Amino acid sequence: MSMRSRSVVTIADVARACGVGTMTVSRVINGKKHVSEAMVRRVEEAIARLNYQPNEAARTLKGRTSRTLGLIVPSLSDPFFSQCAHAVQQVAAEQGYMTMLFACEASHSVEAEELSQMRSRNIAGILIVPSSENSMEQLKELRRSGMPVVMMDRTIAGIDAGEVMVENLEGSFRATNHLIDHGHRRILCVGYDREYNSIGQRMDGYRKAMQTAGLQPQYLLVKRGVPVGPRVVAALRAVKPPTAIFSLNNVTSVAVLSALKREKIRIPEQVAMVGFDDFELASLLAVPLTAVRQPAAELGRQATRMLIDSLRSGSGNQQMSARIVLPTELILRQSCGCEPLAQITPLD
Amino acid sequence: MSMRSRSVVTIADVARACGVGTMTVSRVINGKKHVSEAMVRRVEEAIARLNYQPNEAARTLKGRTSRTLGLIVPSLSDPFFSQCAHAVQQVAAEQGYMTMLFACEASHSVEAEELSQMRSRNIAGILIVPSSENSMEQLKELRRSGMPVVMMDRTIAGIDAGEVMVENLEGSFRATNHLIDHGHRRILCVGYDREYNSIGQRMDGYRKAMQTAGLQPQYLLVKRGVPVGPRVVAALRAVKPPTAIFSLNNVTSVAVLSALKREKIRIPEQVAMVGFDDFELASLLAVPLTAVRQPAAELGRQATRMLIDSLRSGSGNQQMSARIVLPTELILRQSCGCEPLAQITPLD
DNA sequence: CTGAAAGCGCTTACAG
DNA sequence: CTGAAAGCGCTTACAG
Repeated sequence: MSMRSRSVVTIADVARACGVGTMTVSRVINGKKHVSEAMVRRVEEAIARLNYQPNEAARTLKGRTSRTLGLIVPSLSDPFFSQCAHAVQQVAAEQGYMTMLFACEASHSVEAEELSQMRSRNIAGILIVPSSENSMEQLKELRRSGMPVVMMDRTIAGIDAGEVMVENLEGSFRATNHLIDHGHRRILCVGYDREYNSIGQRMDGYRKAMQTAGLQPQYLLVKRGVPVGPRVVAALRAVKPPTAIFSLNNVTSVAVLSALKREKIRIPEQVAMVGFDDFELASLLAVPLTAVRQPAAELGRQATRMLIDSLRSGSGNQQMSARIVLPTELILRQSCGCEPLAQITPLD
Repeated sequence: MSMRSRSVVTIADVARACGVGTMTVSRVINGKKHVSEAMVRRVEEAIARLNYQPNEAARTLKGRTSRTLGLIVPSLSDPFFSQCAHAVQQVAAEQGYMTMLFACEASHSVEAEELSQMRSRNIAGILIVPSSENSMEQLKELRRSGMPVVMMDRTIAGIDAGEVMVENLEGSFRATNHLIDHGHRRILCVGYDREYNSIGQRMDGYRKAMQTAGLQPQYLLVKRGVPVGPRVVAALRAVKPPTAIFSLNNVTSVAVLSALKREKIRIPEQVAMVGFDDFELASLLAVPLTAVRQPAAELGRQATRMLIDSLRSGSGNQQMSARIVLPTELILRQSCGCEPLAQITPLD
């Protein structure tokens, strides 16, 4: 690796420059008391002059844990997760923590690899949007060894970790009721998978609303990777077609919207639509989408605070039973059948 | 920090379990030769049984540089950057590197802090979408101390670093020409800032096209943070209003689109539009946006490869003059005035 | 093919 | 208030 001379300045150099022991320099760096004012100034001057930067690896090696948080999200291309990640990073930075961010692509082998990387890098704590039951064992073991963990957006049962969720059931319930209020009786619930409890809760909210109204729930669920668009179109061409669609997440909403556009099926005249998960451009679409807005940034913020709190209280080995559930909000636009000017709420 | 017992298993434990020296275990881990097959098996079995994970901090401390790449982007909420970041992470992971991802929020103080964090964490190399001239000094110093650096999307002069850019000038030239071909003579170039060379190149492409056609360039540039929407609307209400708009990036495009919608100004009838930077929902908008597509993922991929190459060749202390420029593509939709069915190209 | 020793840069008790 | 010594977990020469 050639003769890298990077970060040549060590604590010993600073100590030498001041004619003191390394201990004294260390104390100054770490803001410890028991150092005379004059000495503090002398050392700080030398640190500045030599442009000394403590070597984090060495600190970590002693302290056993670095001031770094690990964050695992399924993907960075989903704006929901990127907003969330963004918030995590901000709060962490404010509190003096760095964030190592990983996208696992919803693959459990990638997720597993990342978790093991985190362990070997002495991460202080983990924030995760869990993607796979398969990583559960690893997460459990991490918890057992005292690593604080907070799950966000969705959770996996049987893991003693902090949880920050969103009111999935309530949001879906309200969204579905809104469609029912518009007079719809055959409402199709469309989504990509039921493997996460967040999605499960959304389905429950939909079902509850339908049953409360004496209506028959109807589902169109496909495996991840299978295009929903064509299936939805087919469903709309059946004998007694649904007159409205409730979509379980933004990826599905976009897919459905694309398919409807391709087939020139008009919204809300031929089929009304409400989606779970709002996004920036929802109000600029051909038909502005009525959607359940989730507080993505707030989710990240709260989760980060929870994790840092448990780090500070040193409760790594204790139970991490904290649980926060954040409210969702139904943003009315036109895809549900509301009047164009009823309420134009751009995201942001 | 209570009695954390994390990662108790060390190389010494494994060595003891096998009745060998730590050196032998180290050799097995690092895939070194000079170890007997039988020994390799014995050690690997012990590693698996004890669930041993090498401590990265200790390795780093010895090797002076960790197998971690630092990535700084202005923001994660801009899909262009998040796609880019995503690609970086994938390529890095394939090559056995982790990525530390930071969003600097286009603030040079944040950027500076992140750069200094990277140094103290023995990052192997840096990938950066530079946000501020102010961090230039720091970047230069990092280079001087042998840290490989690759700038992507935009570059700052005077820094000896690898560069991966996009054909900004060519893309803008083609986009502007397309509007001219539609018969427009008064085309307004709208954007948020000219502080980056990428934006400068786009403006140059626009100007070149205008001048070549014997037309007068017209600019509407506002400082970051100042809303462009109202200004554009005002410009459209002037005496000889522009009949077309060329927007310099996606943030601006969305802002303009919102303003036009709010004012019920029809596209492309009242004003045509082409934007630099394509995005997923561009084809589902009320008026599908004609846009210059940049290869975001490819940008990240190439930059990462360039960085890792220079890491491998140990050329940290040498010149890093590699430079790659990737092509852009004009995606025709309807906002420019093309026929609805001319070419419907959804992103992805 | 295998191992004992030294040291990476820092901090943690322990003395003065 | 200040410092010398030991050690965190690993790898790098150097021997055998």
